[in-house]
Amino acid sequence: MNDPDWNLYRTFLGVLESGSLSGAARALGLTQPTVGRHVDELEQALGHVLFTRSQQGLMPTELALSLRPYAQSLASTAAALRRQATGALNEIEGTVRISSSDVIGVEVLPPILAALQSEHTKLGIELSLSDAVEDLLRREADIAVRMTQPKQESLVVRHVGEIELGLHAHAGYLARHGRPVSFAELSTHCIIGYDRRTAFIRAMIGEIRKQAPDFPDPEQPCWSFRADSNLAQLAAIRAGVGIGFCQTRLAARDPHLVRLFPDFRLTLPTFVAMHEDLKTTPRYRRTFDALVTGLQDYIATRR
Amino acid sequence: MNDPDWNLYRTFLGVLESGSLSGAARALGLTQPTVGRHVDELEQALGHVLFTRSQQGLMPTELALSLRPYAQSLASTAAALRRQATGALNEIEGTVRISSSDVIGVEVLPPILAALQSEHTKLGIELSLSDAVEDLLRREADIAVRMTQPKQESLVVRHVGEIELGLHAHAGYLARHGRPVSFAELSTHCIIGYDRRTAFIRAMIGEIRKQAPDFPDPEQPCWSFRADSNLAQLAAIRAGVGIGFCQTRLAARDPHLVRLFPDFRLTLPTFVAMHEDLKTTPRYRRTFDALVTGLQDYIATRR
DNA sequence: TCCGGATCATTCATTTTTGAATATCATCCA
DNA sequence: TGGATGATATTCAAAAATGAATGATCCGGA
Repeated sequence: MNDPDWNLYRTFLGVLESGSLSGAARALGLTQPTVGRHVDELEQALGHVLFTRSQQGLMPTELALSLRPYAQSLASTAAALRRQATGALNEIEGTVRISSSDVIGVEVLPPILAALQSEHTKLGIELSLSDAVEDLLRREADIAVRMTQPKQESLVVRHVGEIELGLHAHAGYLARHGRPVSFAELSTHCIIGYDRRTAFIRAMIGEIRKQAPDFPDPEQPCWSFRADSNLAQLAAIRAGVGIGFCQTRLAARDPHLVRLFPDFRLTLPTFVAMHEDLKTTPRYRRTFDALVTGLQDYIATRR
Repeated sequence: MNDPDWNLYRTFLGVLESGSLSGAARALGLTQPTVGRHVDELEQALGHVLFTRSQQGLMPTELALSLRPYAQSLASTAAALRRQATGALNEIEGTVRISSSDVIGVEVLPPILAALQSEHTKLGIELSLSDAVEDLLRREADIAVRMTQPKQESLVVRHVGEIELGLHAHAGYLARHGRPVSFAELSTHCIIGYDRRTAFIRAMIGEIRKQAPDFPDPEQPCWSFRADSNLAQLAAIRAGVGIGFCQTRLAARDPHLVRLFPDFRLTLPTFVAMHEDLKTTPRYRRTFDALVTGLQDYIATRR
């Protein structure tokens, strides 16, 4: 039993992601008969049915679904290889892929990266917004900005400081609804919070209750605007939907945002991490350093 | 610029590993012209030279070497995918790849795995002897037996106990050289030890000096037989080369091995770990459980 | 009910990829 | 020095993969 053609894995992943032969063909720049043949061939090679065919698309079997993470890993590694192969090895050129949380990626990194790119015009940046800690090991990104300390041995990790979060609201919202002076009063306000309860969120809520025992319970109806994305929460605060947490440095940039209970704060430790392998290659090294100093500047900025 | 054919990566890796087009062709079941064309094609697609051709083989460029880990990751992921695809998903059949240290793999696991396989005749086992902690994330193995606690979030880890190491020698050796009764006396004996100094070894030597301050310094000439492989050390002890550390449970199996300084011991915490993704698939689950109970039995066995 | 739009399957000519054979060069050893 | 060996490069016919075209089927909306 020979190793099947590695391309079969690529088209397999395409079919899995698009849900149909024709869709995968469009996405991969092939034709539908070719994609169909690839699937047949892979099924033959593996000795199992991967999809149940129907005229409105293909239904992946349980086995096919279980193979998906492997195929994705192949795809991201192949992409990482190509990134590494772009540009000369010892120059600061080619592409670097960065993963960060959404707010940091949208609000904080662009100026840092813009400065870096204006210095190194041949440097390409890919920015992927995600919080998955495993990204770096799966080579889905070269460098990651994270709020939890990565613990893998093979990573270079740098702690850049603590990002401060505080309760904020738009001045217009406060004009309409009044400014709360006690945490208990918050129960008459609209609080912007999380949709799902992850371990991280639960820990954060615990921290809140420690500092502010009167803080309204997340079950109460005043937590009325919920979004998983911190970015959506930030937009909601800016739009005057209600009161929510956001980074104090970010809020300080917007003259209409008012900080409530200035002594009440949460802090997020912030790290920049990359694969150890990459530290000898100038473009990764330079980008890593730029992120570290850029984030340190961001954190250290006083109003 | 399109994604190059993923097969090119496979032949690229083959060329890197064999050092020549013809060698890679033999290894991959292709012909030399095909391999050569694949390399050309990949170079064209990446826009860089990967090998400097010569008539006695190919010299990889620095860039090619830097791409090697990516290509290896592709290969091991492809292999893991195929492993996952062998056998029916919900039966205990197909292949499971286990990584363990050499001594455990050679001396302890075989009976455990043999019992497992006699119960599940369609289950295939691959055993890879290696200590690299990252194996599981790179999918080079499905399950690992390790002496340090893996800390990755996405792993299922089980502590199975502490393996005890003690100083041992063959009865014949002691008959020839006498039996030492104090640690200081060891300096007139042949001590079997490590070749290189890793962080782990240094920690172990520190632990030794704590319990036995008189223990000869590794720099002294009495540490005369050195091997990186614990297996080679064990073989040396069994062959009567000198005095060395080995697992007390293993030594107890051989009536000719004598334990010296029975109160003097080192312990190695032992863990079984696997990817979280795999725990719902019966064959991995079953193998994991068999390893856990098998190792617990091994550790708990009294002479 | 019928038709447009989507799917997968099949066929066949075309393109691409492959391998066998061969040429050429370097190295090692008697 | 000459010959065996092992390497890459080149050539050309055979084999394999591909895509365009077509057919068949299902779904949903007018």
